[in-house]
Amino acid sequence: MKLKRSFYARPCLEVARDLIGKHLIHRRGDRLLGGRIVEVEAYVHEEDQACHARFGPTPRALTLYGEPGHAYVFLIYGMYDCFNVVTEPKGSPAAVLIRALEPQEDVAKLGKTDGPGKLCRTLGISRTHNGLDLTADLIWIESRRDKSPKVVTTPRIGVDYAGRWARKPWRFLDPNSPYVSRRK
DNA sequence: ATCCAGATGGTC
DNA sequence: ACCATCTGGATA
Repeated sequence: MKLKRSFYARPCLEVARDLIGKHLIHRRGDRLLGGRIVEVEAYVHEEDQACHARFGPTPRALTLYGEPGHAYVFLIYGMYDCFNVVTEPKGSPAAVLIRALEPQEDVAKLGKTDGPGKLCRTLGISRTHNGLDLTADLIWIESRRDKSPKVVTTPRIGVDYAGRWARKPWRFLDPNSPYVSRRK
């Protein structure tokens, strides 16, 4: 069942935890590419010194200030895209980065999905999808009748520059999944 | 197994 | 001058 706008409109940390075990789907032509979400990170408000909204509503960060349930996709290190879902009501900049998927069906044949850059590459998600409404029919997240996964938290990856914000336990993952990205 | 340099370009 | 990454090569 496709997640509705009300799911995304809640506090970012709640949405992040609840996204573990959901399924991200991208309709590519006549195929559905996707997988089970096993790792995410929350980026929460302007005061979070790791969040792209820390400089206010700059051109890049504008999507974060928009309606919940839309995609925020940005370029990192000049060669990879990262896919996020915008959370919380309009005007409250917060988003959840999707970091790893357990690939579904034959998606694994297309590439790896154990990292934010890799999963975008494999699913065919790019900056052209920035601002896309995730309650529509191109890219969406759905819940299935799975047993609810165990969820643990750790600090976020690659944000050591953010001082005390780097130590917030805002990375959520399913510790039983072999598809979480490595690193500590 | 860990360490690390290099690729590559948008953003502030 | 960074940077929410990844790969491949060197080392052990």
